Amino acid sequence: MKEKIIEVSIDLFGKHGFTETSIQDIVDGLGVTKGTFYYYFKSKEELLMEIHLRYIEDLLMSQREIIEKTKTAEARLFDMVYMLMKHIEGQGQSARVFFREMQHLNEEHLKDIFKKRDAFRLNMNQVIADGVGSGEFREDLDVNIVTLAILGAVNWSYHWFDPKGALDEKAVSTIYIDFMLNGLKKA
Amino acid sequence: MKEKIIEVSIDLFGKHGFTETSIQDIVDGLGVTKGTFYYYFKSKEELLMEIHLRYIEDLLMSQREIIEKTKTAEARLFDMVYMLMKHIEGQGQSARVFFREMQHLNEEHLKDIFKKRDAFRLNMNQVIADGVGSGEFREDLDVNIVTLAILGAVNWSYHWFDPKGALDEKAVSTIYIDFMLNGLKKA
Amino acid sequence: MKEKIIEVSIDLFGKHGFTETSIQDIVDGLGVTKGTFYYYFKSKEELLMEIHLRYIEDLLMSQREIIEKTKTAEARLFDMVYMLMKHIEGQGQSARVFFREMQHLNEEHLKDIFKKRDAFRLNMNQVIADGVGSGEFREDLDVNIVTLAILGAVNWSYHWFDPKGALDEKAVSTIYIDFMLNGLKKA
Amino acid sequence: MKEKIIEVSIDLFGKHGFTETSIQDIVDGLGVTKGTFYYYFKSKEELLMEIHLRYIEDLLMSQREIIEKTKTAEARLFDMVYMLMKHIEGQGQSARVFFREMQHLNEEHLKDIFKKRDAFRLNMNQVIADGVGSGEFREDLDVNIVTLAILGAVNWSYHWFDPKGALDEKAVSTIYIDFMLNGLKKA
DNA sequence: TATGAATGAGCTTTCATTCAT
DNA sequence: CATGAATGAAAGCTCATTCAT
Repeated sequence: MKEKIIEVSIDLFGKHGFTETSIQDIVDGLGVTKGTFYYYFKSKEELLMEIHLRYIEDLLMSQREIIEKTKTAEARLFDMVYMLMKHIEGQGQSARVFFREMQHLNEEHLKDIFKKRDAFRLNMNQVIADGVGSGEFREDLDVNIVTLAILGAVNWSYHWFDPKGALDEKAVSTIYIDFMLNGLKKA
Repeated sequence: MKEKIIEVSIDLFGKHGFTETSIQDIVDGLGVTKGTFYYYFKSKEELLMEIHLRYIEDLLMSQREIIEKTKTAEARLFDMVYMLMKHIEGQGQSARVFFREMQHLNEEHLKDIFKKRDAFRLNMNQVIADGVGSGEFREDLDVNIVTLAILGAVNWSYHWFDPKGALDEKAVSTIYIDFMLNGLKKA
Repeated sequence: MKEKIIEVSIDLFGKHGFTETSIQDIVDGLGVTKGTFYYYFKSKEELLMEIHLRYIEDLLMSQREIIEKTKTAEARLFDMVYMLMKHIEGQGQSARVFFREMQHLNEEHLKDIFKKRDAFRLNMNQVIADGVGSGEFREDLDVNIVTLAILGAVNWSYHWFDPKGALDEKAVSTIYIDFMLNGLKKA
Repeated sequence: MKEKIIEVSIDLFGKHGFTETSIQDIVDGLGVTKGTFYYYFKSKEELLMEIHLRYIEDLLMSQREIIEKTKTAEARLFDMVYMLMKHIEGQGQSARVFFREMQHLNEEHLKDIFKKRDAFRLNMNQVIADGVGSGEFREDLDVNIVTLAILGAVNWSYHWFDPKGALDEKAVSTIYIDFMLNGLKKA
């Protein structure tokens, strides 16, 4: 039941927004009553936190796996971009909720999510710094800014990426990486 | 008074979110009463639309100016990125509201804003396509995707850019453009 | 201007109801502003009172004229019914407002209107009582109740009478009187 | 609770009018809160509709019973007039609300009520037409107009009928019928 | 586990009215 | 005469939350 509540909520939050979705909407979608909701969650905000936690922890785990499996900075970077796009493709509503509704978490929860989100970014930062160290990547670029640019480009995709569109997440990732590694300019 | 209401609202919407800000909060900040608000705006949503319109139309105008003033694709691209960053630096709360609260517009207004936002993107698209045509840019990259990547990276900045941080908007723009034009990879 | 305000108000009150019509609606219909309204009327209620007064005083005057002009009870009765129907035909919205929105007058005004409305009824009562006295009408019917029945039947017509319908106010009045004088039963 | 809300509302709507009665007034009279009201009714208008439906459906049912029980047109007519008066006597506030506040229903609901109200009228129409057919009633009177006159006279009674007055509903009905069947004129 | 009745605080919005200009 | 900005009180309604059963 808890799983079902989360599932329906992600869908509704993604489609209509956190504030626009009432507890009533959620339980109506499940054929239960509000009491049931409050048996599983202390509050609406707690449910939102659970959704956020699952999303970011899933990302962090996938990131750890990538770092274990691949070795070169380029390979790691590609895998991370691809992994992020796969999340947007396969759990688009979750991504929408994660990126868009974060502001509705309470201060404490927000701090927690920020910490994890920052950890993810710093891991990526490290990958790029390693690439600079190993001679794969240029050393005259600000690593922090570049990391933020890459993450920005990829995360922003939840705004427009359409699983049913002409290009799938693999194709988009490949173009992203090509663009980011080699640049737009003609050699 | 209308200007003052918009000003205060941008600030409050940016800080606490559209839904979290009540009309009461807005008028309290101005020392007037709710009736006054409704003398100037038909609804809260109309106010939000006005904020959105001003932001996107300002961007479109600046974009037109850039296209008139500069000629090479590279120069145009730099100016547009810099211009977007300057907006985020100088009107950070407006950017926050524009990118984050758009969902609270009604269907009709949303369509209008989408049209203008798409126009902005297509103009950028054209700049890059022109660069490809003139031989400045690579022809083996999907122009649409690259445009979206660039816009994603820049727009995302509103999440983290701090006017009081170590790097100002000019410095960030310069790194962005260097990264985007030349790529991360060592030549 | 005052006349124009009253005219427009009767129309709007009749069409949408007193409470549903705002001062704004009234002045919009005239192309002036609210200040103008309050220059001519102390309050919305005062305007309503003026409309009521004009209607009932017009009825009372017409009633007096009938009593002066005609002599037999039957003639007077016919003329009064016909006169009421003519008011409903020619000033339908006024009738609607008078019969339907009376409750929105304040206590004092209501008392005044009640007094005049009662005067009208008592005059009709007297006509019938005179008819009984002169032998024109039956003496075994309660005059008060019969008066109320006649007024009820006629006043109620504002609910359904359509000036563009098959029967005009004269035809309806004639049927009314025939029915009321001679009854429904076959002799 | 729903019943209690309806009961109190009829009383308040009858006494002060639909628009003049706030949800707060209703729930104050019951010692509950506004939330409770909206647990049972989607809107104030829905409550009004429920009141109207109950009234007219009660009338229609009573009318059907009369047609089943009695056979002559005269008996049916008397029973219907008496029944209407009994409703005004016993549920005076309901009658007041039904006849006076109908305009506050929304279009769709209004159409529904109009249909039922018209059905009631047409049934009465039929009774009179039958009386004409059977030779009980005159054939030289417009049946539609006579029906409207009778209904007008009876319905109007809600304006003045006082259960504590000198004449009870039976007495009034008897006078009404005598007047309507035999007319005012001396034979 | 689950229900459903009830709460209470807060929300957006309306509107008659005032008044300086 | 007329305007237009501003008020303030109240309205209908929503909704997260509680709790006895």
